[in-house]
Amino acid sequence: MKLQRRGGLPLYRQVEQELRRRVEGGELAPGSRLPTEAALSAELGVNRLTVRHAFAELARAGILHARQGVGTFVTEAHPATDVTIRADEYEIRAEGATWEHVEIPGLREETIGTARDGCADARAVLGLDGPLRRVDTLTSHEGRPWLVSSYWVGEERFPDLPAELEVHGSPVAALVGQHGLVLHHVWRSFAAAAASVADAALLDVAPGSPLLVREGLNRDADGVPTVFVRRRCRSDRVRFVLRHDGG
Amino acid sequence: MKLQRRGGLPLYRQVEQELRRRVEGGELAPGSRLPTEAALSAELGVNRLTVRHAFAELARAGILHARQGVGTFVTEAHPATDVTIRADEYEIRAEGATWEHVEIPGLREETIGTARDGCADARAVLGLDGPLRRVDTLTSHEGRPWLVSSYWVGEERFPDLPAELEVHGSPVAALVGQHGLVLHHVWRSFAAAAASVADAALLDVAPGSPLLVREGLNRDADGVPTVFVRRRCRSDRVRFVLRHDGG
DNA sequence: AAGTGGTCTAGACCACACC
DNA sequence: GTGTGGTCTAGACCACTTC
Repeated sequence: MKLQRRGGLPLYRQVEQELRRRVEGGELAPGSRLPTEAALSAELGVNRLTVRHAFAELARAGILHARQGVGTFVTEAHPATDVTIRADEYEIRAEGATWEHVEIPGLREETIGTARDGCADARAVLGLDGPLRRVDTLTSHEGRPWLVSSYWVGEERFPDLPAELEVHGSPVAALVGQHGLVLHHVWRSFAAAAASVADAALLDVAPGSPLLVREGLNRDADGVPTVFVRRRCRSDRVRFVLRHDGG
Repeated sequence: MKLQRRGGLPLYRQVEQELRRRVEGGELAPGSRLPTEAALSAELGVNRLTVRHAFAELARAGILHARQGVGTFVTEAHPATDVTIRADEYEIRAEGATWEHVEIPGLREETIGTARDGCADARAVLGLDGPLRRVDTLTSHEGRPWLVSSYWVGEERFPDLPAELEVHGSPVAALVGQHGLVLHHVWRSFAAAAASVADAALLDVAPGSPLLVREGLNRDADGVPTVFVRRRCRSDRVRFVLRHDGG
């Protein structure tokens, strides 16, 4: 088959459509390897860069994923796990397999770094002038990365947090376990953003892939803003659901 | 300045960093036009395609936007409008400037098309075997596109919906106004996805840009699933906030 | 060593906006 | 017409995985 630019549709869009057709039609099964870029380039009669352009679009759409030195594969579409959220106020727990009040066996959050950091957004919502500490974590389910989180807390209030992370693993566990804090949600927000290079590497997606961004502010029992968190989530693996059926 | 590939960082990443630096440092002001691709290519000593690669990444990140025949501009970052949502059940209203119970003057939803459509997701959540009707709308605020929505309803239950859209403008307004329906939320979900070519054109973003996807199922007063909606939202213009402070 | 995807170049032509 | 971004090509070399 030779593609050519007839009307308005660019060649790389035609390649994209052709590949979507093959995937949806079952010609390319989930998990299978696609023809190499050079092979498709020859087959379709277009330049290899044109094929790559189409591949990149499909990778961002979550349909393909490339592995350097190995090949390009059709992504196997496992349905995302629903995480149910509730608006009625409740205490935040830090038990291992529980998240947003859902029991999810195999879920694990690990600290991947911490630093003094003066993010303006965090400073504003926490209402703090002093130094802030940021803790970054990676949450995975059965070894598959689900989301990365950044937590900000006032450093003057929790000066020993870095050491406590060694014991408790995650920052919320440290705050709850070490300091006996009772945390509540003040608000949670939902947005979307392109994956940074760093987040993309942690989450095993292409840089620029769409991520769900879930921010939140937590207060302690006295109503003092205590933790600001920004999560970047792989939307193909975890989905947030707000239920209204009283469940 | 001549960029060259020293260590591991690809040239287009270096160009990206350099431009981020100029934007964050105020050297390139919001709304201003960047140097042309050819000019930057010459200045940095790299190929024009390498500059384009960097531009594309920054466009997806929402930092730049290109206008064919005109130039590439630094995006002016207006803070997104917060749309507060509540989990406690309530009636869905279809008044002009109200959305998710927030009064937003200048907000307008217009129908852009309708078709018979058998989306499997919609059929599953609505629990219908018969034909479905899809209605697509564009919601804008003061002329700026905020989000596109697709609504699915059972065609057998609402056979005259296309004609009613002419009168009421939007599908929810038609269902509430013409049929006197009382709609309630069953659930709402949040995810992220890359913009399709069609959505990108409607929302005036680059194809592949990250969008917030807000799905929802609505029931009537008898508890019968009635409307399934999938919204694709520009996250730089509208943000969903779940408040827990009793507001 | 061989084969894959990742990066980069030079050059060309096209589509579009503006003058 | 001029200048901008959008598309496409041919060719080269690099980085990585696998054999």
